[in-house]
Amino acid sequence: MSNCSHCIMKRFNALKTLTHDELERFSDHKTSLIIKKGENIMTEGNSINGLYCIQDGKCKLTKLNTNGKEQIIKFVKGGDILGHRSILSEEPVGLNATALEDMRVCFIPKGDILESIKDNPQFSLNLIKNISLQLSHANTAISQMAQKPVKDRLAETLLSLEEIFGVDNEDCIDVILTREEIANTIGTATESAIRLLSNLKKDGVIDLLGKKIKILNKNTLKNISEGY
Amino acid sequence: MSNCSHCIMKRFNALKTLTHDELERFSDHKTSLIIKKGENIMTEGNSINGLYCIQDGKCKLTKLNTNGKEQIIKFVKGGDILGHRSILSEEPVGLNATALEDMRVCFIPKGDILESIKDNPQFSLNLIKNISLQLSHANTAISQMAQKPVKDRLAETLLSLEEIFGVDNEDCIDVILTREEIANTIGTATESAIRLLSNLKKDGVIDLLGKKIKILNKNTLKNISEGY
DNA sequence: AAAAATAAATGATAAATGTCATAACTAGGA
DNA sequence: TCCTAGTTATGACATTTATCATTTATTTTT
Repeated sequence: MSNCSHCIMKRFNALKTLTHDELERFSDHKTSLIIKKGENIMTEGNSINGLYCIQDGKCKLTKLNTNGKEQIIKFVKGGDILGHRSILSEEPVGLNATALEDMRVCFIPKGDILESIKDNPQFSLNLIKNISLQLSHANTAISQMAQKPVKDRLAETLLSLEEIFGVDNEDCIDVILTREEIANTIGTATESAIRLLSNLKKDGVIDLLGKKIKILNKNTLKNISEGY
Repeated sequence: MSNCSHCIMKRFNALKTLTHDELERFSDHKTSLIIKKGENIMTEGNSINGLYCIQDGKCKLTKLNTNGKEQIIKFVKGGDILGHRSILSEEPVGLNATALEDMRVCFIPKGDILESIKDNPQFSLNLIKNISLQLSHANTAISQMAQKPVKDRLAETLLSLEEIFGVDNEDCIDVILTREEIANTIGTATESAIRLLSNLKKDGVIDLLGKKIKILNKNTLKNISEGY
């Protein structure tokens, strides 16, 4: 099995301040998992007894509303960690993490994490910063959901998806989402999302190649996202 | 000047795990402030070099959108603390905190807070839990803003305002908000908020006594908030 | 107390968005 | 390969929500 102290992921995520010894301890206790597309890594309301470190693959973090609709709160990819909020706050998981494609994930037991939190204040601070940043993003999202029309939110979301996932060798945003998932991200009906995507294509701002989306004019998209 | 170790606030908020000595240190360095209605305790984008402990009074936390609209993210009252997210994440303040009435506030310098974070892991954990809880609420808010109609959000907000501020001796929600502020909380136009409040009154679900709002039928309101 | 400014209320209308129906397309399994 | 189920696309229409105009009420200032 691979060794945490050699894992390139440790350079990218909140684990980067861990010492060699700490990483060795993680290695000894970690388990590697394959999560198939559509499966859940974590499920809303469940307890969790460790932290997930995403090696490879993409997933969506969602919340089921009282009206039965799914809201996508955040996208997560290789290098990100999951479950630390729940461990630190000692509360059940707040969101579903569902794989958008097959994923490789490491699970590190809670005990080892808490040990490092106690020993390594810098690690602890990194986790706090991570959660604080998420809170800051969430507040921005509340404001945008509440105040901006659907078209603006779609533009914003497309830019943000390219920011998060980058582009493939054909300059398309490097993630495959259904139209329904896009709608559940911006908070609108699937048909509305489809219609607005078609309009953006007609206006030459984006191109649609099946499920792949290519941004043709980033500036225009940015203007739309700000209401112009 | 009052002494932190005798302050009843210490029993309610995230400071409750501080030792007598720590509270004495806070006392020595703290400053007490009076914030008049309409003034800001903190301002979006500014740096902050301490933590505010609300003694008395209410304030709103807001965010200015790119389209110039104000979004109310959260309400804060006596016993709550402000500014800890910014201190911990070493980032500028993310929200404006504006007094809804005259307030009494204590300011505790950053140095003393960081000292306690280093010495007192339980205090540190309490702050993390506080931020985690805020994140959890924020995610719920995103989902509701994105998926629920204005009427449902208004019902939800009224219930939540009563939850936060309680009721006065006439059973009215114990906070004075303008219709515009209510609209900025649920994310709608002022006229829409007014209209929906009038409808709720006509249906006997609430009563409107000037700016004071009295909830007459909590169950109905709860049903509305869930889309029934 | 009167005047001025601000806030609340309401109607009329326009614009945005959701819902339903249906057709065209796509992808995965028999 | 064909077939089926799911997805995407589009039109027609209903509903929700925003905007503008105006009146009434309330608060603040003089």
